[in-house]
Amino acid sequence: MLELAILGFLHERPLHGYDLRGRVAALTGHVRPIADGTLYPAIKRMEAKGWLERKTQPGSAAAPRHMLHLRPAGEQELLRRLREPEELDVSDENRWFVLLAFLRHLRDPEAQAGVLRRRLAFLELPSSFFYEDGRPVRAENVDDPFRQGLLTIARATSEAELHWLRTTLTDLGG
Amino acid sequence: MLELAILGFLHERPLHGYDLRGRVAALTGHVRPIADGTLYPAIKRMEAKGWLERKTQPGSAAAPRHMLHLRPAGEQELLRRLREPEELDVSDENRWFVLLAFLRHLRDPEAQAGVLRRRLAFLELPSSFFYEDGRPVRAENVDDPFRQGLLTIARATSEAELHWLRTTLTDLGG
DNA sequence: CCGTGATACCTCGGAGCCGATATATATTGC
DNA sequence: GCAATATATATCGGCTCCGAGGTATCACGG
Repeated sequence: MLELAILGFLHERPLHGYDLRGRVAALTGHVRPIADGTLYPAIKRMEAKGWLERKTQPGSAAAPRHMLHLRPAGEQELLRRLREPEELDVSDENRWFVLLAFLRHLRDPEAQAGVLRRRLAFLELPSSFFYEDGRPVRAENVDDPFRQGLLTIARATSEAELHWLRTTLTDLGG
Repeated sequence: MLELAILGFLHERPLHGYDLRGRVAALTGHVRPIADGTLYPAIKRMEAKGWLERKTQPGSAAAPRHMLHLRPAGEQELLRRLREPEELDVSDENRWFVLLAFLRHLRDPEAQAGVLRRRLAFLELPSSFFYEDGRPVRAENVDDPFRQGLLTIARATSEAELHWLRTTLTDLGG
């Protein structure tokens, strides 16, 4: 998730780590900002894979800045991840949101529509039930008010997204 | 997250690992079911902490079942986690959903209301903006349609939950 | 002059989870 | 009779992430 965000931001312009830190936090919005112990190792990892290049700029600020540039292999990786995402999965909304935030980098509208269609397929999948007091209970028949709330919220989310997906797909000519 | 679910389920009745596996998957609904390599180590961990006790039942099924019983320390841990949750954080919806699914185990309505109030406080926090082409842009002024979609979905979710929280708090007499 | 906070980077240990792999029996369908 | 599927448990390596800690410099207010 973090790697996708880094690739996306660096596709727009070279940045240094501390700047990335703020942008990633802003991107994920309310989400807890990523820790330094997450960010800097990620940068190192991605450098080692040849996706990033570091160009040190002395002076300017308090500490020396290591400007990070996206290398061609990094751009390829970004486009690959946007095209063939493993982040469509409903299990982690944040992953999908980060993907969505950078989907425009996939210039081709048809490719973009393809991603949305695959997300749609995931969302249109079943179906929920609970185990209440040991027996499976259909969502409609759930007794507990807190679980009813859970379902209400989940449904509202899913409906909002389905609606958006369908209208956007129409706009894209999909 | 998994630990909370296990504690919650075992608070209802003793279960064996394979059963838990199915229930956790059903609980989180559409979410990718947890891997065996996640579940069984978690059980071991929780046993070691004294929260769980294993009672082997030979015979019945194909393989011998290890029935898991919640020990008093486990119940205390469950109630503690429900009362003083670290899962209110908006960053991981699943954590919050799992908490909600077991909030009824905290019998006291005032304690339940307290949890909802704290969640409310998190949701009512700011405020989102993006970095678009290098500059911070307020959510209202975001240009990219995919990011607009992201905001639409996030807002719908948050509004649905806020509405539910407020009406439920009224019901609870909070 | 000193403390605080922002800027800027880094490392280490540990937690939690995943995928792959292994093992073995019972049931169901062909 | 045999293959697939369900039941049931477990381990291993690897990955991402977090929290805590460490190192500097610079700007600003008291």
